[in-house]
Amino acid sequence: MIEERRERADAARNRRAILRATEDLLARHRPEQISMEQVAAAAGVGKGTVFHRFGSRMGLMVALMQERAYALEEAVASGPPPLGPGAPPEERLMAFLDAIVDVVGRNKGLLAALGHAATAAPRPEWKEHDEHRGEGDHPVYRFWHGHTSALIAARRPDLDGELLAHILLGSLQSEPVLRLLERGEAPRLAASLRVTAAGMLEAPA
Amino acid sequence: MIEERRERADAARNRRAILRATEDLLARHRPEQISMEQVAAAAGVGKGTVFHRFGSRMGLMVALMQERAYALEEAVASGPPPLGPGAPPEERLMAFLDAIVDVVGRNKGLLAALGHAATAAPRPEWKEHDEHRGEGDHPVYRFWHGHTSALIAARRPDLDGELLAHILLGSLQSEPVLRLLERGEAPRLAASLRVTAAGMLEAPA
DNA sequence: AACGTACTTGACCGACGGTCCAGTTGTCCA
DNA sequence: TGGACAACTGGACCGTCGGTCAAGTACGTT
Repeated sequence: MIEERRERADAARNRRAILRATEDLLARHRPEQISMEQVAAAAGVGKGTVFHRFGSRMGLMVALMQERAYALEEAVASGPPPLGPGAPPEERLMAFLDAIVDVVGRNKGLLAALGHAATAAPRPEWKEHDEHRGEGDHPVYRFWHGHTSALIAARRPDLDGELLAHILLGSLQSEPVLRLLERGEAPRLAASLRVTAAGMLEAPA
Repeated sequence: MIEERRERADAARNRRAILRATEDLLARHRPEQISMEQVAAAAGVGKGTVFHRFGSRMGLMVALMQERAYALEEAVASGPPPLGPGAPPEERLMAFLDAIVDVVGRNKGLLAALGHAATAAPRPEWKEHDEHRGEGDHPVYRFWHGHTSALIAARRPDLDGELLAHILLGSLQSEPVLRLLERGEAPRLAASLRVTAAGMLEAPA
């Protein structure tokens, strides 16, 4: 029924070029001063192409983030323990937090860009086409949150796992923490996150 | 020595009008679609006046936030326990977190606006005049973080109080949590924050 | 009343995110 | 091989926004 037409070769090439260029710029400049025109220029394509492929600034950032987080998603779903299935929940949670800190640490710029891309609604007559309303809505965050809250609930079904997961993950979006990461303090962050998570799981109510 | 010239009457009146207008708009619209021109119009002044008084969008938001958080600052510094001095650290921390959730809950829009105002560097030839580089830098956050981390350190000097405080407070800046607050779930958030904080303080390492 | 200065104003500027459509190019089928 | 169609492309263009500035206004002081 649903004809999934293959992507044209030039389109695929351009998409990769755009993604690469964005990566590059993100690595070299502050995210809020990277314009879509710059991205297009760096990728060697027209601005229209960028928007045709990714819809908006937010779309581009989300696509990039998704690419970056793919390996982790795989490892969690079907890799070896303790990240993958098989280990007890608390060990999986600790391993997962470590892994997330790693991903975030290697992509702080992108994370910041994600958060900064909430500039929507260019046309006032829009209604609900929000699509990407905020940094907490993209698929990557969804997966991270789902997994985290499931692991918490597995150990402590009496607690509000959903909210605790938001608290745990929310810290990774905060400016001061991002700045720490930029200074190479990832291990310090991972340690404190472990302490926090352990406190959640072990507290005897 | 330092002649503190009093603010002119019309200037003071205008500043209050601008602050009030911003409050108003913030209560009625999504923060990212409030422009400085709108603020000026709603306050009944010219756009130039707004910038003359507050320097930038960020400056305006910070000023407003400072006003809102002033009462809490007072209560902590010299109010009655458990918020003020006198109670044991863990009780003070719990009370403080409750109070912050309350303030944030009544100012979610402002918080979001704070986070969204990171659009800086209009002049490329700037160097370090950043002034307000991010949401984590304004005096209100500084105070919140300082107090929180001091209370943590008082109870658990062996832990990384600074970072744990960032984790605790960072959750209040995350989109999903802000959205929860918007749905009136402040008590739920307060409860989970208490659980998290308790876990930090009581974990026997 | 007169004066200096702080304050006010809105036209103006450069930049940005996003749109549009005329022109191009890959792909598929005969 | 060729032709036709849809998908893709580029960049001029649009509306808006944050912020600036120079000229005018009015407060407070003496």
